[in-house]
Amino acid sequence: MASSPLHPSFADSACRHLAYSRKQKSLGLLCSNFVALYNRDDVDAIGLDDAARRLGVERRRIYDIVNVLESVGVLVRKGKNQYSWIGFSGIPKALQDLKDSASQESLGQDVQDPPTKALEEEEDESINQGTDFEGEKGTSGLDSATVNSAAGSGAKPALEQRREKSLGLLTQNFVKLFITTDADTISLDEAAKILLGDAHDAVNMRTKVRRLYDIANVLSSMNLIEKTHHADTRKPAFRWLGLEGRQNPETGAPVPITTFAKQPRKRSFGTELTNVESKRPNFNLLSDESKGRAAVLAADLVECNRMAQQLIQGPKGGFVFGPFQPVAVKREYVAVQKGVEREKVSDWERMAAAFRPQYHNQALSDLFTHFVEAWNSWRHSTSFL
DNA sequence: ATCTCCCGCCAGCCT
DNA sequence: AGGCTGGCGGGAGAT
Repeated sequence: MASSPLHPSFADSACRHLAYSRKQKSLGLLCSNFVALYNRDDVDAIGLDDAARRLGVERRRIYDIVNVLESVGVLVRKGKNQYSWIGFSGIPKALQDLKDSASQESLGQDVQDPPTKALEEEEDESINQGTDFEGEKGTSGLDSATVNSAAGSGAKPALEQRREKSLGLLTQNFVKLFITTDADTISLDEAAKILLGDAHDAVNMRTKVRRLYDIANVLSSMNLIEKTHHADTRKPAFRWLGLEGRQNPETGAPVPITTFAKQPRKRSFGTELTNVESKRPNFNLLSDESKGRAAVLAADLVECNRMAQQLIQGPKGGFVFGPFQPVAVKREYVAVQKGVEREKVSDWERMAAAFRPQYHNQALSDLFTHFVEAWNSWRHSTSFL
């Protein structure tokens, strides 16, 4: 590998990942790989065990992902250990439902205290459907169960208190913050304060912010939000991108997330490969042989993950579709890109001809070979557009 | 030093 | 009883 003309980022990542890197284990990257794995025509049911095994992570992490994705309508829980894939097409309805419920909550804000039990049941159901829950009113039409969750919740039953703090509900209220206010950017501190209502003591704030980081990372990987800074304070904050997604950074062409369709029945690149080493390695405890294996595997995974991420988000954050781009996007995007892309094709071809990473894992080698074949097939098909 | 957020313990629910 | 679910916060990597 050392003598081959490596892509700079690959050489860089391979060198850096002789040690543990938490970036390769982020929820956002895991979410990207999760989407790459299941956003296909032939996917309907998703088993949590299957997802955990194929992505090489513990079940616990899959729960985090699916709870957030369910809140924005991308999938829906069918039963124990089982989810149904809805896809990106489920997002618009989920967002509309959130908007509707927020405005309803605002309208009824001063009327009366709702019957808690009934609301709870309704909320449970809505959580299971990923959208459209109703609740007591709070700031900005937020569900006050979450807003008040840190207040101790008085004599509420344990189960209810637990649900009030769920990642799913927090996700929905976080999203509502964006879609019901005019704020251009919201920092996680601000969000936590709002969502905590009057109960933002230091400990609750810290916990809530931690969860918001988890949520923000997943939503960022879906391009529903993007990380940015407050214009004046330069403090880290998030901006809502929503259904418009981002504009392509080079052409300015909008690439709405709503145009995502399920992937064709092809094996997706960037799947079955996240985070094979599930633990922070304690290198003091590893044998030399294990250290070598871990380093080799990490380097392979780094590159695969990077490319998988690019398939979804693109190197600069904009969408850059490869051979698996959704059909709906294909025509408009390729048409806009055509002129620019033509100029770059020869560069890509040169790079493709020269770039042959030597994966030590046979499955990854197979995957790369598949990717190259798919790329060639895609190039061939787009030459007729 | 502060921000970020992975990780896995373990309580509580479900089957 | 055993498995599933997911809240929670310690603590370590990143900046």
